[in-house]
Amino acid sequence: MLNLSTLNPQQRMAAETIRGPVLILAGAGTGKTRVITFRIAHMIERGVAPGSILAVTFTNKAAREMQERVNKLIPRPSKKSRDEKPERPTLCTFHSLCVRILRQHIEKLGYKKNFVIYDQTEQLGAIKKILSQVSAKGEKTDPAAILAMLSKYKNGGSQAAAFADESIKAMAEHIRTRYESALRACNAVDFDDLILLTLRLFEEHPDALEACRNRFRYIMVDEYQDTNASQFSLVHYLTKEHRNLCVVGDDDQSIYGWRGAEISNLLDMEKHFPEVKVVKLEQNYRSTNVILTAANAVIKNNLRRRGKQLWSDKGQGTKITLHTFESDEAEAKAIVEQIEFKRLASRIPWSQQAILFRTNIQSRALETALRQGQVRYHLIGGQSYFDRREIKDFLAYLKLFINPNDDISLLRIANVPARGLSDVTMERLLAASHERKCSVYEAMKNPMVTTSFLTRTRESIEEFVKFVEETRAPLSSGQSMSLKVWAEKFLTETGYLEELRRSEKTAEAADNRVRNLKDLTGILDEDNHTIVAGPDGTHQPVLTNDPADRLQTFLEELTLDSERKEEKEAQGEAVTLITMHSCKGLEFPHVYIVGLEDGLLPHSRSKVEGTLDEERRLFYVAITRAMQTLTISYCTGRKKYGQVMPCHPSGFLKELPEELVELGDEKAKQPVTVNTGKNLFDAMRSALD
DNA sequence: TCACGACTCCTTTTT
DNA sequence: GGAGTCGTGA
Repeated sequence: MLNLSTLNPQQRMAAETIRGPVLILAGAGTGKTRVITFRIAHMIERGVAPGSILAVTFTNKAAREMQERVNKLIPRPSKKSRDEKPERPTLCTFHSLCVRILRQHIEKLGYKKNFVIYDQTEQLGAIKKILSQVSAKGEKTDPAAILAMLSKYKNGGSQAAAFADESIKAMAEHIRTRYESALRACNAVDFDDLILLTLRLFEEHPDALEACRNRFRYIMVDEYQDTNASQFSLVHYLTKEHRNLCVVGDDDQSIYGWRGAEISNLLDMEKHFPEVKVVKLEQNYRSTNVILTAANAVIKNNLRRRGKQLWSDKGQGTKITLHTFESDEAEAKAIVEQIEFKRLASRIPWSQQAILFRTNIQSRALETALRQGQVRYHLIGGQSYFDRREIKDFLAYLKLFINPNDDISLLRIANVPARGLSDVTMERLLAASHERKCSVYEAMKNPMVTTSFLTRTRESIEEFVKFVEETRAPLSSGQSMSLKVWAEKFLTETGYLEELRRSEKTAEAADNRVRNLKDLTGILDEDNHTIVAGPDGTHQPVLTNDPADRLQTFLEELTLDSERKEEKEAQGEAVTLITMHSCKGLEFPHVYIVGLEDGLLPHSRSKVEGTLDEERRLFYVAITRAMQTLTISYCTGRKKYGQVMPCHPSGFLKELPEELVELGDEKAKQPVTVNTGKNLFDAMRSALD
């Protein structure tokens, strides 16, 4: 029996309001997840069919956490009745929800069922390819800028393309159709397409929409301030009729505007749902009042917001410590010393300490210092594992075997290892594929195309085609097989492993790369752990023996949930290194925020783009991660492009109430009087002005 | 056709 | 400081 009396009155109100639109304004650390999970459990207890509940989150991590917590609250369905559909609520991300829907219906939209999902690297690859054909030789356009622009167009945000460079804008528009048809030709979709195609499906095939509406009769959306225009439409399609929509969010924690998130989706909730019931959660269960007061003081400087005051009964707590260093290396070294001091003197383990920074590059100095100090750490996000060359290559091979018409994957590995298919050859094949409006692979198979090549090259092409055919044959044989054995076989036979070893300077580096690959092949045959039901109501949708199916599911999960593997390693005693963006939703007893410098924390680009308030929210998010102590620091010099550049303290520091801050350097050196500290603080403030 | 070395440009945040 | 590109020599 669910005990709702463990919730505070506001939380309880939020959990008990089941029907109609609800807006839960949940400040940082106010027990949001608890409310959502209790609400789901409460609905089920009140007789709502579990299968008709859908909760959408932004990250897979959040979805998993919620899944676990819901599972603890509701009784597991008995295993004995196999025929009976073991219905469970659906908890997943927007993107995985759409993949599930599309997996069933995408053929209606003219795609083949074995579609692949392109991640950012592959999108960039596609854009680079088009750019090289379209633009003149000397001309250089930043593919990343184009991609950002295309994504904005696609998601139709309110200020799509505002502030953008004119030439980029023009180029993006120019390339747009070509990019779309390129993906289409590869039978590939990108992240944005997953949402957009689902929308198109709903528009063009009302029966599919009807089926989803009937299935998901109670919908919750977490981190609603992060939804973009297309996600908003998706939600509205599903809830327009029954209006059982509960959104949870915090306007003060909206930090994804650059990705098209519309904070107005949350701010203007009443406009779309006039009858909405609003519940505010303001009691914080995480931090001391020093931390909360500081956070409140900072965020107060933002204008367009729903007001909110966090408070807690955790007492005042210790003051925030502020340090100044002359370089980023000195900063890193000092932070490591403090971490070790806390561990040895106060028995605070590494796992209770986290270092937060604005940009991923900042992690480098920190990592170096941590390694030197022999402190175990765990770096979250960034571009680590899945951006490694060997991993990308391997995934490209897998994608190609599933779908040989995937040009991007094919071009990536055609000559890796070298097999006589040079760039020139591939360029010509690419051109031929354009002429014939077919994929590169089809062009390679076409004798009309290949006869125009030199005999040697032609043989290389034919050999490659043969290799692809033979390797992918067992996938569609319908017989069960070990994907691990299969993958390791082709990696060895193509000479890929050998090539990988040879291309590294040291044996260690080579072993590392090979080990990375083995890690990945090692989980190819692992059962898929998804416990979430598919849109059709089937439980555990993809536990088949068909190797092609298993491979596709494997790839989908990796593309949509790249953190998953890393998370498994995350456990254990280690300091957390994380960006301010990815720390949202997490908490740590002891937090260090580094690099509070002008140009880094309000990032220099935010001035151009006019997004200072979003930078402030980012700072707010970072502060509110801390439970007990908060240490912040800035440097007067920082290495950029290999040389030290001068830098100045962030303007946000002035927004911290001075009575909550003490200067760290002083404390360490000599017994301070209130006055010396005060003087130093004054000096710092005048330096800021 | 391929491997290696010089040279350039850059660096926000991510499902 | 380093990843990716370009040009050269074998």
